[in-house]
Formats: sequence, C-alpha cells, structure tokens
Amino acid sequence: MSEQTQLLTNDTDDALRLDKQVCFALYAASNLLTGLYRPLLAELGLTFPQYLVMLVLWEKSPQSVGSLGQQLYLDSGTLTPLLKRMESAGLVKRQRDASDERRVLVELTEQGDSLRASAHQVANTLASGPLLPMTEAEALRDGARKLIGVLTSEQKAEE
Amino acid sequence: MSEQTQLLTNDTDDALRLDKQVCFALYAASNLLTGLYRPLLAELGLTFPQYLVMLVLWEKSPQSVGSLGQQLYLDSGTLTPLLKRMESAGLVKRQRDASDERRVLVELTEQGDSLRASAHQVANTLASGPLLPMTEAEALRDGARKLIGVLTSEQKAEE
DNA sequence: CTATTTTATATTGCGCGCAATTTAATTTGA
DNA sequence: TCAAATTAAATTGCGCGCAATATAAAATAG
Repeated sequence: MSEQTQLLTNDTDDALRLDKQVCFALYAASNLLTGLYRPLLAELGLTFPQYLVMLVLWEKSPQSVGSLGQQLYLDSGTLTPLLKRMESAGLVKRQRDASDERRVLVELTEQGDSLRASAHQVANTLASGPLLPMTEAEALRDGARKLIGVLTSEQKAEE
Repeated sequence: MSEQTQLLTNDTDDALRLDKQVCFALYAASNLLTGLYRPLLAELGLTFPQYLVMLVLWEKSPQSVGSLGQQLYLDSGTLTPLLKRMESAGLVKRQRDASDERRVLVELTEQGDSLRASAHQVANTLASGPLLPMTEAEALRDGARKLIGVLTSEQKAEE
C-alpha cells in the first residue's frame, strides 16, 4: 500500500506493529473523514460533532443532554459548551425540563429544523461520488460498529 | 444491535440516518478505542497521539517534524506543541537540522527508547484479550486503510 | 547575484473530548 | 421525614487537531 508500512525494523515486536495498524488506521481514517466533511459543513455553519447532534435531533426533538450523549458517546463536558454555541447560532433552544429540573431539554428551532434540507444536500453530495464501493463502506461501518459494541459493553462490565 | 438504531422517524431521508453513516461509526469507534488506550498509556506518561509519535520514532530516529506529520497525517500546528511536551517529559530531543536550518529533527532520548519495552507490554495486554476476532480486526483495518488511501489521494488530486 | 517563490516550522485562535470536580435536583432508605 | 446516596448538567483544566498566519531558510528565476 503506502510507504510507511515499509518503515519497519526487523525486530520481533509484531505486537507494536499490529497495534499501530488497527488503532492508527481508525484514528487517521476518522480524522481524514472529518476533514472531508469540514468544508461542506462549514457552509451550513456546522462543525462535524455539531452535525452529529443535528442528525440526532432531526430524528427526535427535543431530547435531553444525557440522551444526546448516550447516542453519540459524549459527556456533558463536551456537549454543554457545544450546545451553547449551537444555541447562540440559533439552531437549538436549551431549557430545563419542568418535570425534572436536573435535566436540560435541547430542542430544534425552526431555523435548525430547516437546515435539514441543506444537510440532505451535503449527504447526497458525498454519496454521489462514493468514496468506497458500497460493500467496502458497509464492511467498514459494520466493523466499526462491532468495535463500538465491544468497547461499550466492556465499560458496562467494569461497573 | 443497539437501541439507537430504533430512534428513526419513518421519513425517507435515508442519507441522513445516523446509524447508516459510516462517518459516525468511525468517529465513535476511534474515540472509544482511544479511551481504551488512555489509562494504559497514562501509566507510561503518554497520550494516544504521543504514543503514535513514539511508534513512528521507534521504527526510525531521528526524523523531521514534517516526516512525522506525513506518516500520521498531522501538521506542525498539532505536532510542535505535542513534541515540546514530549521533550519536557524527557522522551525526545528537538534540534534544527544543521544541513537545512528550516527542518527540526526529533530524536528519541535514551529514556524514550527504553520506554519501548513498557509499550510492548501495553500492546500485548490489549492483544491478549482480543477485542475483535482477528479476521474482523483485519477487515476493519483494511477498510480504514482503503478509506485513508482514497482521502489522501483526493487531496493530492485537488492540488 | 539578487528578487521572488517555495518550503519547513512555529504561532495564534477556536472547537472539541474527556477527567475531575462542583452544583443542584431527585431518589432512597432508615 | 429527612439525611444519605444517586443522578444530571455545568464548570475547570489540559491536550489535541486544524485553519490561518508569521517567520525564516532554502531554492529558483531572471
């Protein structure tokens, strides 16, 4: 494939190499893919994680901060400031849940809801020139999902 | 699979469905995997991206900042402060290349080199309870690599 | 040989991502 | 009932990750 796979010394530390292969591949692929979305989402005034929040809210709104965090595997330390920025951008409204004052409900504004059409364009633009053949894209997605499943169930087991 | 695949409205915008998005699966898998490494690497005094730099340097040292960046898909805005932290931790030495004063060569210190043994332990610990069956791990790795290849070659084509 | 352009790294600024802690509301239990 | 435990979100602090810019050295052009 690429040159860096040749940068190997002839020692026996296969464990380090293999380790590098899987974890680095995921890390780099994720960063690069985010970079592909960045200019497209910038036109909508969104960052990539903000886009993920919008995807979740377009499916159901309002939702609590915790609910968003569960679906995206993010905590309030990440979401609270992110949602505040989205609120000042006019995309969402944040308000305490009257029936449980600990919760904060995040709701799409009309502007946030209407952005859905533009986002649809972005998704279609990316899909129109598919990066990977469908079968490979599905294999990658399923592999990543399987890893997510393992990593999140291990967390539960530790409790 | 998981519950969030049920959080779908019955609209026809398949393109926007979170659970079909390769980008979210990669994003979440990468974040979660980094989280798995975090406590293990913390014992070595390393963050995950610092660990990646060490993996590259253990293969060859010294290397320029640009060379590290090419292999890890990171720029000087990320690497310069990261390498400074690694230098103050005593893991690497940074010095201008005498034959080309624009370059900075990053070299493992003795301490940095000796950390390799401990890192080997970390990699073996993770490998001993394999997260995914080997074939699935390889499929995930190969899919990610293929995507990396596409995304980096597209960047070249834009120039 | 000098002016221009290119290359390599550093700096600045902003938005995550998460550990650790804090604040406040709800639940639990003696 | 009311103190202790639990839960939800916010806050603080730090390390990325990258765009934009700055600085300086080397390569190139005329």
